[in-house]
Amino acid sequence: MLDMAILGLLAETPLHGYELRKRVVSLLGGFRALSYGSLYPALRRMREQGWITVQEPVGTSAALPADAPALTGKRGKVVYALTADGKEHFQELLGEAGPEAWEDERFDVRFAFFAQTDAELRLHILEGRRRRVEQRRDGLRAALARTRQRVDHYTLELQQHGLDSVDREVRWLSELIDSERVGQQHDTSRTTPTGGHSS
Amino acid sequence: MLDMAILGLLAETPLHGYELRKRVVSLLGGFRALSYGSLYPALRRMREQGWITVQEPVGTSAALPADAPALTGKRGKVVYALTADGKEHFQELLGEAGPEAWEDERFDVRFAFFAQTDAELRLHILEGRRRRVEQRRDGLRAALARTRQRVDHYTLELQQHGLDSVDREVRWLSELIDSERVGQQHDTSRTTPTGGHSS
DNA sequence: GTTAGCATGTAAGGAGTTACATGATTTT
DNA sequence: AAAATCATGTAACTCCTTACATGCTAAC
Repeated sequence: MLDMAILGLLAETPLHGYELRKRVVSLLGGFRALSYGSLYPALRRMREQGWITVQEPVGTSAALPADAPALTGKRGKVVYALTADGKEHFQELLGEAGPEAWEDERFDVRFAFFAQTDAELRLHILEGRRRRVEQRRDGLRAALARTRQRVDHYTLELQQHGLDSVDREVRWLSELIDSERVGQQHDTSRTTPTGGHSS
Repeated sequence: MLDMAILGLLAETPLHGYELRKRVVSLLGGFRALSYGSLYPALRRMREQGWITVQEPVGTSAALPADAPALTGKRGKVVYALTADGKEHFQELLGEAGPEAWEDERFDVRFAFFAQTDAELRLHILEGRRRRVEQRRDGLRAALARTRQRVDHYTLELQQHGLDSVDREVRWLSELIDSERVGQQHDTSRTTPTGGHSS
């Protein structure tokens, strides 16, 4: 999840950790908070894997050996950039078609990078996501039908609001799927429709 | 989170683990899945804390010492019930007024047991939750105003859908707050309005 | 009589958080 | 020159999941 967000953002432009964190949060609409305690270890791990590199830290003139962290002395901004391996790995992640792609935690991140995703795969993921949400909707409907009258006002209100939310999400996904299909009709190739859908 | 859900459900009626799990999931509308690997250790911990007890396991006739788990021999359903300490602890949890109460993970559970919550506290939590969601909405609006035109179709669509969702939640909360205030007008005492709000 | 679903649990590990520790830069 | 905010990182911990291991019970 976090890996994909980081790689995707660094694919646009190199960034330092602090800025990267703000962009990850903003990318997902502020729903997940993301602390430094999870960001920095992730960056370290990805550096060790060779997916990202550290560019010349601003504020230190000495050339750093790759794994000597600037523990003492003047620290500057540590700017991270994608390596060739990192780009490749990001493309691999974008190409994964497994059913995890439409689970709650992953879908938003995948969707955020849809512009770089194959058109056919986009449709596949949107349809999988819709099935997933429809399934939840049906479960919720059944639960409501079962418990209606037997539970208190607040439980009912909570379940009803939940049902309304998933209903809305299904409609949203259906609209997206329709507009994807229209996009594919007169364009059988797998490039992105860069056009500017107004409203 | 889990503790409150378990205590609240066991406060209604004793249950065995398997059934308890289904009810926790249903209570929250199936948004969180809850695995046995988190349920059973929680039950064990709560038993050690003295909040719950194990009722006569069906299928074993021998009287069990309190901490001898039926590791061998025939296992029956292990039915858990709230102790006096457990009831007290649940009441304590219900009475907590901290700002964690309106964070995402906790709010739903708290809300599910609103019928047992003090009316004043209900209002307090609903208002806190609304402030929290409004704050997110404003952040999202600002992000949208900032990035509009600069980001791709899909990112925009994701942020717009997120904004619509938080907008809906704010309206929902506002309606609940209004109806709570109406309920309090002609009832200054802090008991629950057991009446049947129709529609 | 075998499959499906009910039922209970443990061990290992994933994915994050909070709290801490430190220092640089910008604003007031 | 003090305060705010930018910036980087670690250690300990929380809360949950997956995978495993086991056995009972109803239905086909």
